Amino acid sequence: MEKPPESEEPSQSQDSSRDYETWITAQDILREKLISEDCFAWKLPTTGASQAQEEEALRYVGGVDISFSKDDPSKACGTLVVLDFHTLQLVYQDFSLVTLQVPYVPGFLAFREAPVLLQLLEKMKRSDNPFYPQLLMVDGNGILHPRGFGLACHIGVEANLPTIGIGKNLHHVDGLTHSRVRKLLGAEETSSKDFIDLMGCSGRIWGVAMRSTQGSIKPIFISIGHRISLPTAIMIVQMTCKYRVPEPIRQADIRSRDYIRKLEMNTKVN
DNA sequence: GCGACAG
DNA sequence: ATCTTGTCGC
Repeated sequence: MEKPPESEEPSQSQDSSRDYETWITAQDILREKLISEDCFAWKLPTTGASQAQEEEALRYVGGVDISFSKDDPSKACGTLVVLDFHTLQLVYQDFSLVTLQVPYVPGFLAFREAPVLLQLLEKMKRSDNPFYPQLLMVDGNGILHPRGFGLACHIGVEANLPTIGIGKNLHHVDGLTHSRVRKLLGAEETSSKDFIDLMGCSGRIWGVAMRSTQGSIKPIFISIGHRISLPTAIMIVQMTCKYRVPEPIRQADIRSRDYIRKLEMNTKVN
């Protein structure tokens, strides 16, 4: 007697699954270009005491983030900041207001957020800006992702930049759960290490969970994006952490929020 | 079968 | 992501 309500709109789920497969294919193709080792011309200023090298030192570290309007959730502000690696002072910032049509779907964050952020990078590069980042930190995961290709990888490959993924929450992949991480992290509590490998059920290392500040209970999740190794990524994150979240991400986050908040302030007056 | 799931 | 105040502590 009763008909399943699904029979009313069968095309809806069909279309959705087709979109996802298109996205999966795109991720699979881009992933072939992924480089998981150190591949850059610069070197860390603190590495060794070498002076008269031909190589340049790492100086400009970028950070990207997106904030959203509380009024209209589709209105977003993409933000790119660049900090001096040594002083952690801001040397560049730019914002881009957009209306996002693509929804947020776990595992496909890049298709929603990457376009705006890539555009900000492209604008900087086109104008030969001297502060163009040598390394980019991304608010979102790198290979810590269902198909090993999160937002940080996506941006890294498309912009051909070394990138590091910074997650503030754990994306459950390969059996990695909140309780499992808590267990691993707790085991290291007495140890001197402030981070632990995120080893999934398969044995693969997806990144690390790190308590970036002493006394912080909630860890951040670091995974490589592109053209960088995990040990190097960890080192750089540690060197840029004044607070829980590394400074380039934190500045992008703060300034992005600030920008959209002030904008809504003016829009109310008119 | 149900729930979990970066921002 | 966003909705939200105070509050405990260095």
